[in-house]
Amino acid sequence: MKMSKLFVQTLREFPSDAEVVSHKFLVKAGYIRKLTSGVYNYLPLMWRVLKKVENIVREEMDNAGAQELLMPFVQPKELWEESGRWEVYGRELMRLKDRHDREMCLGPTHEEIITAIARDGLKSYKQLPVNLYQIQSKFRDEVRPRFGLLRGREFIMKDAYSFSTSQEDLEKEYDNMAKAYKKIFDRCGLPTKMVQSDSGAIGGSVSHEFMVITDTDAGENDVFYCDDCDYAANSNHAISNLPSAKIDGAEFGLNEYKVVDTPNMKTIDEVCAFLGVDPTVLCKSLVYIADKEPVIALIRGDKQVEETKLMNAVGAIDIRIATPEEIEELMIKNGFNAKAGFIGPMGMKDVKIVADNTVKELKNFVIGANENDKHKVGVNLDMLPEVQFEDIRLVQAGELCPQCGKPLKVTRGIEVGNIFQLGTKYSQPMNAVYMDVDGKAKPYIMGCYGIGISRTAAAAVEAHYDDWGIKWPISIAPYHVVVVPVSTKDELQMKVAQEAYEKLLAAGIEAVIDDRDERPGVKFKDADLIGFPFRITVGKSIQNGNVEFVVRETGSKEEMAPEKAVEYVISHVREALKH
RNA sequence: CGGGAUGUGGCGCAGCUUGGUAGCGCACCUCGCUUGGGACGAGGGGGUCGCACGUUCAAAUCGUGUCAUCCCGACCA
Repeated sequence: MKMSKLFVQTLREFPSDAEVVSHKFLVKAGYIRKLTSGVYNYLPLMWRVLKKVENIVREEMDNAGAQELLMPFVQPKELWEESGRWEVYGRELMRLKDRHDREMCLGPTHEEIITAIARDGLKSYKQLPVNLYQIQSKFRDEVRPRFGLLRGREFIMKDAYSFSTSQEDLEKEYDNMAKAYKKIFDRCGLPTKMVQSDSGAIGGSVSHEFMVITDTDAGENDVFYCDDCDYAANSNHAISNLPSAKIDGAEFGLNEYKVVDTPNMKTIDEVCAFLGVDPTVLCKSLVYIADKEPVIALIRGDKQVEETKLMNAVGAIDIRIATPEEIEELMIKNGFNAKAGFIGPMGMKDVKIVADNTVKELKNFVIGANENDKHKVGVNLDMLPEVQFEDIRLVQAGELCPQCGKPLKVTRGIEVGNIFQLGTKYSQPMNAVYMDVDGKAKPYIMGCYGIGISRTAAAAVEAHYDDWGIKWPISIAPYHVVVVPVSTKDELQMKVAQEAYEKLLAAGIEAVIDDRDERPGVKFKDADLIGFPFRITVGKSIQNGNVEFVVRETGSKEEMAPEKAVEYVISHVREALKH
């Protein structure tokens, strides 16, 4: 490809609306252009990258025994009503009507469609197991699209769905997919962690996410992991053992139940300082609104509530912290009249109470008195109304690994893929069944497996860049090498550059020759920004028979004969593309 | 959906307070000069100032409304 003809417009400055590095560089280097919020044009360079990611995914999925198909982007309401998700999916589902006023939606995911396909085509246990996948644009009307390609509304996704006759077979396929995913991300040059996670709106029981760990703040998930064993989990699912702590109020002299004055002490810190106790003997009461119903969450004073866990504990699909007004309203409903900061569980009858397991251990603890400027001390569990014990605690770094007991660490991660064991969540309500050996109709045991293609490409930028631009891994770079004649007016330079370029092409290397009549600085800046893994510069030293061979990743520069530079590129690229 | 901000050629911005008919840098076109890290000079093209209504002799500028975009919080590949 001639640089003069390549459809790319590099910018001198970052776009003003970009925050994270992948967004900034992909726009500045001319890979993408925003069309509207969360929707991007993939320009030729980007499309080459995306096709490479797709092809890696396709090869590994095919190797793993899955079969590719393509489902429609527009889907009818009826199927979504069968699964029950038309009602629960929410505003993220982009709904529209056709000319006959029939309701449709843009596909945010394809469980409904694939399940309908399966029940038409997979009638017998003899046909199972099967894994079907597609690579396609998805649309989710995100409340807040951001971070460029990392959280678009329209994005490219690989989604796979497996159909099995037993949990054992499902688990086998689940492991098979986990292995394929590892290979895929390795081939894309992305170090990932496979972490346990909540299964969220898609549903099901077991699920894992593949996280790219980067030092940029583009990661939207906290991942807790252990250096000493393989434990790793999303914060919405992580568990830990706690180091020992003072959890008996008697250690602070609170061995007797009484109501004490705590004037204006509303926060945990204020109360602890005033009473002279550690927060570990407090029992915090937090009020949440779960699907419009108030819920009181109890947790030890030094710990935080993990909202996803709480949401799952009460079986809600939406949860938020209550406002002070809502809290006071709840107290009035239960016969109390106090400010929000003094709410406590004692005497609460007309509300659901979920207590974290940390509360189970507490003795002679402190709670709000449901009375202004007062707390109760020396409280024990038998004095509280009936509560539901659950793990609703947000893990903190330094707590102990549930597998090996070593301290856990935390890091940010970008979720590029996930795998779910769905079970019969879709096959059951949609009556998607096969005939088993015993002649009985049974619902498929399903799994689903997603990879964000466009997100993976953006995550690669987050993981590989420097001040000057992108440093693509060779496997997904739009081109492998750029040949730069310093002066296009110099006949010798042009001749050598042209020859090198043609040899590279002949060897199957994806090469660009920068034939623009620009000053060298411009060409070098563009080369670094766009992120060609290799550069061959043909300049003055060609008079001594040398060109410069530059490796983008390391920045190393070396003078050598043109033939040798060409050989280097060919061998490096071939080596990198082996798998 | 709550909170904050911004809309002026392709990109980045100034002008708005104090209304007078739009400007700068980059990019683009032409010519000259230059060629190892975003040169320089001369000339040129491109914007009904997000949109609508209003105030006014006159609106990018003032008022009202509306739309869009971005940032901070709850969802997700």
